Amino acid sequence: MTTYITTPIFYVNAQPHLGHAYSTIVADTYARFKRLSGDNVRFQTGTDEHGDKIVQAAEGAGESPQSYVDRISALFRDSWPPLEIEPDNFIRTTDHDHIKNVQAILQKVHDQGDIYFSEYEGLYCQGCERFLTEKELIEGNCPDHLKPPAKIREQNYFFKMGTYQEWLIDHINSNPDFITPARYKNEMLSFLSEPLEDLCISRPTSRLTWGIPLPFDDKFVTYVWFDALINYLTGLGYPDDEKFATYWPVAEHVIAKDILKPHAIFWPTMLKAMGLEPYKKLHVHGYWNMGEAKMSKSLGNVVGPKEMVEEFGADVVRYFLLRDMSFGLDSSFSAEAVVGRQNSDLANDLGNLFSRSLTMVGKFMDGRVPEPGEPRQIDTALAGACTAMVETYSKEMTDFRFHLALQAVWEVVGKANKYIVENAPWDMVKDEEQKRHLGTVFYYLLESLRIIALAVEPIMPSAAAKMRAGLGVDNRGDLATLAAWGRLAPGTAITKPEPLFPRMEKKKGGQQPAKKEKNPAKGKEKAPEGLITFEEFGRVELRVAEIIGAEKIKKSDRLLKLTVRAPEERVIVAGIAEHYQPEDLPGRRVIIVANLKPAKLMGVPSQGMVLAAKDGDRLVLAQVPAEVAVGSRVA
RNA sequence: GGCGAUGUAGCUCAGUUGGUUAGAGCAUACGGCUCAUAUCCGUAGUGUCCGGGGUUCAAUUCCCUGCAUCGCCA
Repeated sequence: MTTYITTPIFYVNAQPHLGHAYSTIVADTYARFKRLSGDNVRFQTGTDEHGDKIVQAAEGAGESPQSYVDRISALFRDSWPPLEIEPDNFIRTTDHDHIKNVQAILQKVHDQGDIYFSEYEGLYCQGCERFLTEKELIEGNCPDHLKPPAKIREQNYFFKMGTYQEWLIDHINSNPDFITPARYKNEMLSFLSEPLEDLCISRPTSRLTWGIPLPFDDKFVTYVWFDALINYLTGLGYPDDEKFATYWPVAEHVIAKDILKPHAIFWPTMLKAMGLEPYKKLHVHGYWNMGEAKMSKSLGNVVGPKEMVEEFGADVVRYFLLRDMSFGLDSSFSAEAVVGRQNSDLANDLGNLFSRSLTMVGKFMDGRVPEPGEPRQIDTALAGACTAMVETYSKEMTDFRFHLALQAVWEVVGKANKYIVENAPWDMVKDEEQKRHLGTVFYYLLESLRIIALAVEPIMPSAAAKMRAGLGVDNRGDLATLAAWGRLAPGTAITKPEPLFPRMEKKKGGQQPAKKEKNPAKGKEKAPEGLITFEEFGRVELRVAEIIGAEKIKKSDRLLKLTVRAPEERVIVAGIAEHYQPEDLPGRRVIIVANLKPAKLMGVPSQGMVLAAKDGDRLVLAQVPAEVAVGSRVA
């Protein structure tokens, strides 16, 4: 069997974050699982480096687009090894081969008549340097520049996507696993129930030069998807390399839900137009929220892969992300949740099981794998559980239900712990009659651990390697062979390693919901009506912020749009327009609620609120002196 | 505005093709063991299964409606 698994190529206008890491860990885990299953596997990731946002970001950073994309692309590439992610190929859309082949494909599709030249009329904002959709406008204005966009005409090239609509609907219906999980398939089918518009695939060089020139018209560059999606082909050396012939028809793409439409609609129709088979499967996952809030730069709650590895280590991060998210749904990330998984699942259940088993083999079995005797019911039950687990595990891994795969493994971990208690080897040793079962007990225990290590390998490569080393086994061979019961050779020397996973303290000052109450009853007490507990108050995060900008919101008498530093920059809409003039506000230090759920007011997203006192008809901002540092907590 | 999804124990979720006591993990309390990373095993709970209405001998499960959250579309 052959497997080609990809992540999206990540857009380099921002640094890598948790979401990128998740997609890539999923793809890596799947690649490792397929390799373990004996497949010929290729795993590709990379970066998307063209377009106007890149030019803007480069300008903002004061460097050329090329040096900017080189720098950020390297950030992505370097994020993966610490997470034990090992792609076979890292593609960049600025690679020469990619550019050359994108042009060849454009030429081909153009030659056969699926690309045409046409005029487009749209709402263009000078400030944003882009077209806006009706939907984005607020009261007819650009939301960022508060000016009406100009209606302008622009000529561009279009891809006749609509030609392939019926074919695509049919393909999705006759291949139920083409888009998974099913909710996303349904979403796309519903989208396809309306006629497809053709896809604009160019930008005039008068507006954008940082892109791949169209081969048939050098006054235009390729726009976004016709450049980006094709990476999945050019990364295989399309059209001539034999890698293409080997890996293309089996391609599986991992994406987050935000780029569902390009992958589920644009990409298959593009492939069809090129005369190629569509990919095999699209695996769509949800978002990681930070606690309650969405992850966003302006909220300053973006977690980078680097910090996560430094704090928890690759194995724990990988385990947590795969175990805690139901693939396809959104999930929430918090340091507390990671520590919880690490302590209970990893340290207590698996780590301690491994540790206690090897210690006893050292103590009671002379540090060698014993010869098993005649198994009793309790022994064969454990072996049966392992075999059943491998089957469930394989199925769930294949279907991208990683949390269920891991759940199945941990059921066996639990059974093994129980097996120890039920046998109580420390008592067996003392009883001549019982003693003869001891070898069987430890053989079955060690075999279970060997099989658990095997299952855990794609998710936690380091921990699995430690377990293998301790058990004195290797992982050469495929899953079906290795998972067979009884491969562990009696007489093999066992060496107890350092603990697999350390226990972590529940951590971190500030946000921490206070450690255990001395009087536990008190913690649960509900506050009398009308009062809140200290803990409830503690959830409100008040901070000092400096107003750095203020403007009126059109059509609103009461609202001002404030830009503040807290210390990160954020926008807060405040109902103080009747009491303060915008020009009087910059420089003032006020108190804001920093962890208020973001909301839209008159179409303007607001991240927090400003405290003010209401004195009759007057409204007075709660201010603090300038010597108080911006960002200070107020309590 | 249209379409759809979700709403179950303190938390994260599973489940019920309608039928006696609605489940798992975590968290909590108590008990047991001592090989182990103060770990493991056992026991104990609590739920208007979002609100309202309907169908039915019987609804958390089906239907309608409302509310909340989220997604897609316009």
